[in-house]
Amino acid sequence: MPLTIDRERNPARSRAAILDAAEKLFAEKGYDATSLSEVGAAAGVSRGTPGYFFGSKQELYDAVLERCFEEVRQAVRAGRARAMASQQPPEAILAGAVSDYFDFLAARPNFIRLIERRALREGGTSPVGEQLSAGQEALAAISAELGLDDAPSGDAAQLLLSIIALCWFHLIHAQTVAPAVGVSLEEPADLERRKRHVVGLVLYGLRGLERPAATLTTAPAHD
Amino acid sequence: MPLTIDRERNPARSRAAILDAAEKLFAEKGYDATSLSEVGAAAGVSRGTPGYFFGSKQELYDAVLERCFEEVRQAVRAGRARAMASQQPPEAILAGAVSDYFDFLAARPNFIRLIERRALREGGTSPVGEQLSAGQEALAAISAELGLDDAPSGDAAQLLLSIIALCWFHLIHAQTVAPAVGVSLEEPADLERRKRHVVGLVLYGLRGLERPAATLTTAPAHD
DNA sequence: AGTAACTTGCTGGTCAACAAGCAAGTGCCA
DNA sequence: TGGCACTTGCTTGTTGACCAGCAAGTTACT
Repeated sequence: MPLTIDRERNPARSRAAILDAAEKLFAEKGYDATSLSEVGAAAGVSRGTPGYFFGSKQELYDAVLERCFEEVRQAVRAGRARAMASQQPPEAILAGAVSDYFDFLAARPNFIRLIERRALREGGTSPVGEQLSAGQEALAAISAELGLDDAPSGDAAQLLLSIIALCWFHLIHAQTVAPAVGVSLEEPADLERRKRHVVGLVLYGLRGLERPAATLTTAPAHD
Repeated sequence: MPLTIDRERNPARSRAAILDAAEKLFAEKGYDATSLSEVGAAAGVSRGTPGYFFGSKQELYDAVLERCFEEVRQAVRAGRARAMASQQPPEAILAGAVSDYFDFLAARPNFIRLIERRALREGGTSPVGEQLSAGQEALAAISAELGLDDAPSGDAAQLLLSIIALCWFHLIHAQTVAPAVGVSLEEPADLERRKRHVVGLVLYGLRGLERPAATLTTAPAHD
């Protein structure tokens, strides 16, 4: 193993460093505002190295996204296995899953911002492969565990989308919408409080889905 | 009135046209990817006119945002007045308000994308004045109408944030997350179905808030 | 009324800055 | 010697800011 200090040639290391730096910069500043020079500098390589390894800026971006989605799919798979192995009642499993997902997203600001930016960059792009399989796995898990309708746009899918929305939105808008409506998210205790609210909302919503004959006095909107 | 066709000088008209074009382009493509030349072309004026009226690109962007927030505040005010005038029970009022807000956002793709992009552009920016007053008005309305705790980060604020999240998220991720979890939002009927789900979820959640002693078997997360 | 002085709305040329991509290097190791 | 892992120089294109200029009013003054 001939290596002097740290400045040896190590393509795998360089590649990973570039990927890490690009993920951070793309997430924080967006695609257009990030230059390959910046990525190189943040990765500790020269201006041209990102291009050398990934061909073009667009391909680097794609590689960053792919790696992110793969991580999510792994997490969904692990969470599902754990939920199926546990012997708790469905409600408790759902509560645990929502709580875990809430924490999972909160711990990955880069990921959220990347996906969010991607959704904004021309909404006409369909979900990428990894994203789709992660979603399908989560849908299968939730419908099987809770005995809900797993048809397209059915109860399980709607509930899953709501869970994602509730665990997601406040992370993007923590500095804007949340304080505007009087929700603070600065301290860990604030986040915990938000989490309890979200879990509670989902559980009560689930009860509503299980008893669909309940009297919901949905007044027709005036339009 | 010496004017031949339509090419007369009209600063108010030019200003508004530039603002309209900039709103559309900033919402669709983002700040960086939009050039002042494009804005000028879309507004039917020359390349230099946006800069002439607004000084700099950043100031044009600020002006666009300010106009948007003002519109929202007007809408919140009107909705609140209508809700207070109606003589329906609180649950029906809430259902109507959520339904209206759902439709309000769905009808304003520019607005949503602008706010979303703003939240991503350096999360360190606090809510702008108009945004804050709109949020405070909505909070006051919801806590008064439903008799909920209106303290900072209290029940009313949490519920309001959840309502916004639920009415908002699917519009940003209609092409990505939603199809990945099996929710279609292509047809108006799909949107209607989503709306019913959201309204139902909020109403059941409200019942949970009103009976806080309910047995919520929130299993502690395994971490 | 007429005209000269001035302001305002708007245009298009120019320029410095910077980015992406390519190609020609440079040094290291097998 | 050859190929791999980079770096550096350069080209080309784009963008925002600035500026000079012009034409359509508008005001002031005779």
